[in-house]
Amino acid sequence: MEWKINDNSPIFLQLEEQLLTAVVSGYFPPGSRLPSVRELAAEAGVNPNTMQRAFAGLEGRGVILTNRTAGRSVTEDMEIIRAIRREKAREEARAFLKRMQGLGYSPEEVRQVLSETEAEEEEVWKKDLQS
Amino acid sequence: MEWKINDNSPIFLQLEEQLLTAVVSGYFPPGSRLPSVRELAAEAGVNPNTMQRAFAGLEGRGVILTNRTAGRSVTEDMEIIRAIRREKAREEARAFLKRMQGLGYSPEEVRQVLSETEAEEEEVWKKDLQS
DNA sequence: TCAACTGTATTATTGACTTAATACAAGTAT
DNA sequence: ATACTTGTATTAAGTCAATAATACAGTTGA
Repeated sequence: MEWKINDNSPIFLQLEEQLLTAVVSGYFPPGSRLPSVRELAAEAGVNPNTMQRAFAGLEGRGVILTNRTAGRSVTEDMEIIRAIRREKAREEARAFLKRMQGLGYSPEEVRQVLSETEAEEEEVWKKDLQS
Repeated sequence: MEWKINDNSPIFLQLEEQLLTAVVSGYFPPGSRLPSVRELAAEAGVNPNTMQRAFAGLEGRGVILTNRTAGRSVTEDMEIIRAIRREKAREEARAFLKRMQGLGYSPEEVRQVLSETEAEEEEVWKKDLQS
């Protein structure tokens, strides 16, 4: 997968975020086996310890199952995945609205800015969805 | 003003962000004098050096004028302020759409989640706008 | 069976952010 | 005029993320 890392926040948090997104978006299908820590670390260009820490942060959510010495896999429970997808979407929406509110935007203005921006990105979006 | 600081990103970046928002939203009116670095630092509960660094990052944008030994003030040029407000809103919108796209949401689904979330936060929003 | 790979753990080192404690030159206010 | 406040700079110390280099026990595959 493609990793995007900037230095405005701890790398392990960004990895955690992107791993969860990868599962929830179906990039890593339910039940599938995940690449090893070392492999993912090499792919992302980070130290294995850092990737390891990202997984440690992902524990307890139930999305990913760890088999001590036989790698990791994505849960087959679609219910869990769907729930987290919805939860993350809500978080994003709430954070976005809060920021726009902080800038002094009314709900109507938000809708307008959003549809303008959406129009700009439209081609890319459509292409990504069908792939 | 109210400061909200978490440890997921460098404090000076968060201060920078919030200062810009405060100006752009009109909390610090155009032409008004800003509190001193020391005062703002105390208010935010951070070291003066950290607040100083936040201002350093804000230089060159033209929003804030520094008068070497007589404090800082907000520009009176509303055009600059409006431009930055728009720019920041666009950035937020673009980032939001990208994240939602990453979760596998279609533009229609995004609109739906957004209006649901908006409904939840509505009372708070209205109250804040009129104050 | 045995080499290769898995997750996991440990130790040391580097670098960035943050705090703390000052210091100084220049403008402000009483 | 003089004390106070301003932005700015410097030095030292502490914290923590990240890298690097290993190591080990258990599973997988040829």
